[in-house]
Amino acid sequence: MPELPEIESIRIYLQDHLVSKTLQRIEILEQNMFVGEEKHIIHQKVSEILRSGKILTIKFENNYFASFHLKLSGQILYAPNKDKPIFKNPIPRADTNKMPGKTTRIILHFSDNSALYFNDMRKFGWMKVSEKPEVVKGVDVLDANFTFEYFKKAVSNTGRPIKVVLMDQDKIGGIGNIYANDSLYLAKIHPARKAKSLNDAELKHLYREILHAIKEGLYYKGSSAKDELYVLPDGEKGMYQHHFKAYHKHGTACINCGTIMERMELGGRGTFFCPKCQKL
DNA sequence: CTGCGGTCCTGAAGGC
DNA sequence: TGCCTTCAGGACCGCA
Repeated sequence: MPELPEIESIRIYLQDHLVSKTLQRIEILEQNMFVGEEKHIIHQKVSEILRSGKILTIKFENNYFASFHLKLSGQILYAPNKDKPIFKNPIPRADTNKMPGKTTRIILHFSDNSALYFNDMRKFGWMKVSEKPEVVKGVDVLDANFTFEYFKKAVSNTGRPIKVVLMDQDKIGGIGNIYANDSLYLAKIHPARKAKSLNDAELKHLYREILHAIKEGLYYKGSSAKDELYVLPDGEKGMYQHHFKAYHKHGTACINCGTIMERMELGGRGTFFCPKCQKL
């Protein structure tokens, strides 16, 4: 899933490749995925690429913004020359290394003949044009305001399972299923523990491991596992899938103790843990 | 506040 | 071989 490390990897890539380009026109192939008015950003120059949680935003020089949410299956691809938009590898599910592909929903054409393709197999994602960037309510994990004090306050007053709370974007911005499972594994905390039952030492440990997992994900430029569609804007895959600690590890031996990892459901989502290392 | 189920959508996987 | 059903899953919404 595209989570903080995946979106941040895209942001960094676009910050290096898209800034100062002028948007020429927008081609909307899936009307339901687009909100706002094109006219606010047409002929405007890109000034900066922003991110809030899992939301990616292109800022334009006239202070209008185009925000994107990739949800489950979104991809952002960038072809420096759209006359030969050949990516290094076939793009997952787009079944081609040329764009547009059959999952391309919106295309941003730039005046230097480059193009940005917003692909989304499942059509859950969206693009919004507005005078403010879209932001998550919770504090972003990489924000300076994401302190231990904030984390403790945001998390420890609820009886919901800690894993569900970690993924609550109104509390913490950017954590999805992969990094929630891996941080809890690293912190040796069972995902079903009631959040308010965690003591100070456990909360501190978990806080550290969240930063650890997110930063490791970012170091590997995100996760592009078999069933995931995420790739960088040039079509390159992330490598964090080779470093999963718990996510999708059910049925395999725990890398710490050798016990067979298990799967359960929490909040309707697949949850992966070691029954020995992560005691209830 | 909390949880639960439905909704959006499509390809993969499983059953027969 | 091929049709049909089921499932996953981020965010949101209505309901109990």
